[in-house]
Amino acid sequence: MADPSFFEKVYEVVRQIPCGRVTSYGAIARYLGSAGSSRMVGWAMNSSHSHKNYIPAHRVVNRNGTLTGKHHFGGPNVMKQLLESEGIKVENNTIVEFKKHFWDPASELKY
DNA sequence: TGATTGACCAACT
DNA sequence: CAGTTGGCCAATC
Repeated sequence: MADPSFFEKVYEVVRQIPCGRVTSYGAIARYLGSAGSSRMVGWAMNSSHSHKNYIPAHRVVNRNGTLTGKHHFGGPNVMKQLLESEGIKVENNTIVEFKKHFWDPASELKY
């Protein structure tokens, strides 16, 4: 709104992630303007369960494509199931062909 | 109110 | 190659 914090910006970006796509914390953080805020993205996800809107945090992974934070979804295989449910293959807690499913906000949302 | 942590990333040693 | 440090913002102790 008038003064959206990083926190809210992260929510907006994550919410706009297309189905069957994934992005990384660093990509969002850099899109917001600071790579250092990547930790803030994780913080936002941690509080996402407290947020009023639903945040597809399962589409957000680290820069390796590893399902970091899967433990926060309520189960170790919940995140994997969600991603597979969208057509994304996950193996060994890592997204298969992460590059193909990678959705960069700095390239898609940058206007 | 100050210090620490947090689902990370990149660079340096 | 692996471990450490710096960085960013917000929330918790």
